[in-house]
Amino acid sequence: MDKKTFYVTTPIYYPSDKLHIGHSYCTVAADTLAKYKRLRGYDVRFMTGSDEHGQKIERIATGLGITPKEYVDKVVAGIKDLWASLDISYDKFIRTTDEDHVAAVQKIFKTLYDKGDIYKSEYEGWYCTPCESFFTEHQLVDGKCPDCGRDVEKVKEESYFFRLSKYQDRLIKYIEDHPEFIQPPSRQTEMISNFLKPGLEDLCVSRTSFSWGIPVTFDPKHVIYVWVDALSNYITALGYGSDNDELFKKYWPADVHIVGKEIVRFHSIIWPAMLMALDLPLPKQIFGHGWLVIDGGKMSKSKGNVVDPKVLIDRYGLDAVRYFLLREISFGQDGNFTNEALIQRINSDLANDLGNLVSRTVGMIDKYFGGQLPAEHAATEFDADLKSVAADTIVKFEECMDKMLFSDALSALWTLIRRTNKYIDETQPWILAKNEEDMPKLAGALYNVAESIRIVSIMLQPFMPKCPKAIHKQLNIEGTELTDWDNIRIWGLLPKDLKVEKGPALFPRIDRKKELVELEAAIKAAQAENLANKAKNEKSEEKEDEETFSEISIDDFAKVHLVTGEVIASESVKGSNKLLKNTVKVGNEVRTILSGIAKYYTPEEMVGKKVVIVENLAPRKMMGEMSCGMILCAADKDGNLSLITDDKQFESGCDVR
RNA sequence: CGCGGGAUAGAGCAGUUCGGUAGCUCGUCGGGCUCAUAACCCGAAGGUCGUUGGUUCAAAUCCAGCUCCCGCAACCA
Repeated sequence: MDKKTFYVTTPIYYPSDKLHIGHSYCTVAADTLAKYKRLRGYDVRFMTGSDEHGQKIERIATGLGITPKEYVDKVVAGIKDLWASLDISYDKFIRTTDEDHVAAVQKIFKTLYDKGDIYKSEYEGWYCTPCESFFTEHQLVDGKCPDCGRDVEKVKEESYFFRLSKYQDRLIKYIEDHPEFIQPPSRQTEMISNFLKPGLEDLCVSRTSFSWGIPVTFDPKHVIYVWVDALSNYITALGYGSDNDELFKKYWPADVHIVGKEIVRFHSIIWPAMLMALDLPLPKQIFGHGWLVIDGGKMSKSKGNVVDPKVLIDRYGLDAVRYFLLREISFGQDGNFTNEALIQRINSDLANDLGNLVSRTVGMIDKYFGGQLPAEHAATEFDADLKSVAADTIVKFEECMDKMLFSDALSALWTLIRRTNKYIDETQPWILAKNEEDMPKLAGALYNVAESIRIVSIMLQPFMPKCPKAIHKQLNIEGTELTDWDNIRIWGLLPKDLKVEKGPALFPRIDRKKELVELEAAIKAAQAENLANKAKNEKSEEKEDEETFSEISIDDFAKVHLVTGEVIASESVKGSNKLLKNTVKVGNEVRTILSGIAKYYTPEEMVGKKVVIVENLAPRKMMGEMSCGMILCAADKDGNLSLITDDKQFESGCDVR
């Protein structure tokens, strides 16, 4: 009997920069789903990869003086390294520079062209000469280049177009007939009302303005633009368009494409239209997950607030990072990423609830029975409820996993963990241990706890690569069929004379306060390093590395209200090694200003200083404190700071002009 | 009127499809226990569910308007 197949994909990531925690989030989710399905007996194909062509890559590489291929090889090695450190179990890592992918894409392009679904026309747009970039009408900002703000000129570029508009009605019908196709449902509304109903335009699928891409075989000055190149990876990776399409026959259509919410559109409109044009079945589901946001805002390189997953894995291990990502945030919705929440999850859920449960259980079997239970067990009045909670948990867990509600699945699992902790309190093994005649009861109770832990550990396997194994080792069932999903519903499979082996703490507790400070520093250091690398790249892209300022009028200057103030108190800010919290007297008013000068001034030095402040700067929250205004400093080229002060020591509150 | 999402206890969220006692985690306070990683277990306080109006016996949930926040607008997970 052939096993049922399950094909799951992540997007293929664009290696123009290091991947951040958001990419890890998506990939960890897909990996967890893949592992779960394998555990449930499916023949799983899990694919991820990288989308390596395009102008941006070409530019970065040129700037660095290497070929695009050399550049992407390096970045891709880093990506694979990251996936290894997160134990991502992909069956295939496709690169759009792979030879077979290139050949297959060329074939697909030609097929569509021969069918008449791709035709040659002109792409009208706006060109910014200094930036060497094309923009559409929509992309322009006030009619100027969105990158540099300079004037653009109207140009026409010869291009191939895909007849996307032709498939509009079929798409709408398909999406309406298949409510499970786009998940979560809110995304479906968005696609229909935002894009399909207003009408689709034909899609430009080739470029002549850069050359780092797959050439159009019958018109080599064109390279195939991202749509056909990148989206078709989901089938070329299975051998579609090659001599051997066995995998394609076996696994297509995909069961689910897991994507970020910002690319749901491409996957639910452009990609299905392409498949329709190729007369291929559509994927069963597009799942658009939410974003990890930081302080309520999007994570982005320009904001400099990206979190490097490596830093977190190094500090807390991959189990904790994977757990946090899938537990903290409802899949499909945006969710906050904060250091506090991460540490709290590790401490309460992993160390206190789970780690401590295993530790106290094994510890008691060790202490009361020298590490091996006697075979004679007696029941307690609390057994039935524990078993019924375990049974309910398995049902709930399966339901949630099938709907990709990872957070809910884990939440259900933790109710069993907490119930098991409670069972220990109810049965009070330390009391039973005092009476010789209670030994069978004691053995029975500890056995039930161990059995519950075994069941928990089975469900944990898709989420955590390491911890379940460590538990199995302590229970002496590593690699046995007792850890199989088939045996999750059968209570009592552990040997009656269970032998345990004490192990190290699964998740050591973290000193929250101390760790917050250190983690913050580590993340900042990684961000600084990234920024420095980025600056290096940009410099090599021949952009000016000195800030330049355009001329302003006196009116512009008048918008900034500068006044003198006197620092009347100053203290360091808890958890920050940069900030000082200053109380500044400005005339009759007193305000709080946080300033990043702790490295250059002690709070004592600050008091009494006459400083210049920006009075009308919008208040801003930093490290949980509101800061109203800004203290001006001179900064030398190494970033050392020196306060701007009032030479004649006037009363505070004077205008500065 | 470009489109979508969000607003629920001090914090972070679930619940809204299909109206029926407002729930979870953390935090706070009180208690229990001592096997364990200062852990675990029990209890309590804390919410007019953003706002105004409507439908209804009954609205966090349905309908209409408004306010604020976030995102998207042709490849940032």
